Amino acid sequence: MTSIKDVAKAAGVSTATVSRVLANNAPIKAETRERVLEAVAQLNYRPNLIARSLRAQKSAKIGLVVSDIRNPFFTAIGRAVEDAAYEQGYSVLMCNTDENPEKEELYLNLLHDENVAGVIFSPTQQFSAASHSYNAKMPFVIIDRAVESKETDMVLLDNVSAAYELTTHLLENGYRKLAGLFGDASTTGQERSRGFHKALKDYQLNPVAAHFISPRIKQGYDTTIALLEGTNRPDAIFTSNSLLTAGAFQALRDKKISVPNEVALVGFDETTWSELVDPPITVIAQPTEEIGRTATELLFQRIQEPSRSPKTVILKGTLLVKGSSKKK
Amino acid sequence: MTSIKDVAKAAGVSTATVSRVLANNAPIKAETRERVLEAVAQLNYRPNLIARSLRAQKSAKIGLVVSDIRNPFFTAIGRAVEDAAYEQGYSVLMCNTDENPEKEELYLNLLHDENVAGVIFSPTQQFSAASHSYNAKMPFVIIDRAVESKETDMVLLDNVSAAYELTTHLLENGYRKLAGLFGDASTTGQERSRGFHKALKDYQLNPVAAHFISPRIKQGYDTTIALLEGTNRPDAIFTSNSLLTAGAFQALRDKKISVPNEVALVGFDETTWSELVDPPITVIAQPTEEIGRTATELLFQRIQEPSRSPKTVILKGTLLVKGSSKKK
DNA sequence: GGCAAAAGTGTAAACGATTACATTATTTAT
DNA sequence: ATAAATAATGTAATCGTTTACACTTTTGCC
Repeated sequence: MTSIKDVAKAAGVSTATVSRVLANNAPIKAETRERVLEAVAQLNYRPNLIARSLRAQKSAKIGLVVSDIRNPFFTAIGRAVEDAAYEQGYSVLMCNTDENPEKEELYLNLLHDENVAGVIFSPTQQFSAASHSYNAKMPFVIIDRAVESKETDMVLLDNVSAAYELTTHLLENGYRKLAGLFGDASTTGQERSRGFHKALKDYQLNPVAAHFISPRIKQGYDTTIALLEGTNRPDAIFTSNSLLTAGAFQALRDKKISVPNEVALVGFDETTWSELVDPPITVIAQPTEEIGRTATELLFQRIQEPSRSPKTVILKGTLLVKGSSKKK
Repeated sequence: MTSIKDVAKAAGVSTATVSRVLANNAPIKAETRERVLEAVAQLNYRPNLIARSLRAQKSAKIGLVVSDIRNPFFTAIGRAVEDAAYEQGYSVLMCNTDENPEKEELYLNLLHDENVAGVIFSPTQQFSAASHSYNAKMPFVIIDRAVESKETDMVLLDNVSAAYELTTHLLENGYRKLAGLFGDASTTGQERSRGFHKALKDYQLNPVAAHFISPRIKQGYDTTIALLEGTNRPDAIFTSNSLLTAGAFQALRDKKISVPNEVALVGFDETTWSELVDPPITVIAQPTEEIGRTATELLFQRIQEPSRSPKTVILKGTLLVKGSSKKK
């Protein structure tokens, strides 16, 4: 492998000069620079990033820690983060925690040991309490799920308002017997449940049901089946994430229930399928591209200026009204 | 930061001994080992992976290079790869090429410079020719798309057979005017087109149309609209990947065409939505979990034994017959 | 008991870059 | 013309490990 020494020799300069040309962090005579660059091209030299990282005590990598990249929300975030990082010459280490605090800790340690410049991170609930201890170790941006610590940069959705708006939409369209399915793995589910209840309260109603369940298609399916078979069948189902929405939709279809006439269905996240199904699903679309990009930018800012005072960016969701929530 | 020196001092041994205890690659007296481990725990020492990687000239990272992680096929692969890597203590660097050969080259170089142990890689067509030159640089496993070079490990689907089976299924169900939409970015599209044509030939039929287009929802939509508005309207549409399927499905719906009675629709890849829509889509399901896992295992084998003779694993797809391809 | 082999440990040289410090060459100001 | 300031470059230490080599101790065998 050709190293900086080879380049130095070929260009007739010291390794220091080569380094300075390449990192361009010092004045260099134009003629020398040219000679060095020539040698670099000639030898097809590529700096060893590991060595650079070791000596400079930093790297051009960031970590992305989410529960599961297969969740369309995180897929989109992941892509946006990767794009934003790429533009700055950074690459992204992808980590799936499966909502498992142990895996989460393992990955955070790993990222730390890998000397990543920073981490974009959607934490489990258990993590929240311990967040401050990690905070010191490396730059952090929390996405999607609030943590208690106020010392952390965050990019969040205004979940309460979004859920409130979505629920109100159901109520305005005449639905009265609402059931809510909320993911139990994150603070997101809790916040959305709060908006849900708040809207109902405005109408002086109680929910028919409100379940906190594991955010998986199967759980959404099972719970919906139970609701539909129960004595007090809801006329509208509110789901707090797209996996639950998918499960609920499947259950409604299998039970041959007409949506939205018998039962309405609403949820979060615009997915490929949410408008392909019949009827298309009314959802709160999250600005995933913007979340990912903002988080990455915030992270870069913190990397540059670690003592900068923390910023929380709260973005708004967009209500997309489709066929699943308006009686004909 | 506490380093190996601190541990050595605390345990009253040399750094070499500490290293040997931690990397477990030499005989150590039990008592010494214990003292070292105690010191490690005491100081909460974590080895610096960058330094290790520099000295040992290897790392516990692998690269995953695909066109777009948002494509459900690659999402699933990515997750499977990450899981398999995790089990071996490896982490995954995620790279999206957008079918852009320049981005592809940039990322491959980056991964090389990052000293990754190997790369799992779904190449663009342009890459195929140059593949051998990269082959020498680091261990490689190609997935999804064949390259010419026979010196590379590959994990592929038997695309010709799968497409043949899918097409034959349409023909057996009485469809005769078939149109094919194939992705133009990969060899996959070509192979699937071959299976498509082969099946038609067996029935002594010609396709109504066969288009190679950019693998995006929008192109699938536009092309399908054109087909439906054309003079020779097909009675069945074959799509070579899930994005084209989604586009075609949307077009059929917007044109209010009854599926499968007026026009059938079939495609590749089982997605969340493919069985949520009405009718559910008949597809060839790829064994994504197995592809990702096999690729990762192959990669580890090659990392361990670089001179091992290359292996190509060809997996079979599974035809899932749903409502979109059987006239009632 | 003696000798060879194996086990256990230490010393110091890598790995390939960056950078503090020293040094020399060139401007600039007077 | 000369001192002072600045630009340009080189020397060598450094980042935190692993590991070749050397050395000492223990074990096994006849």
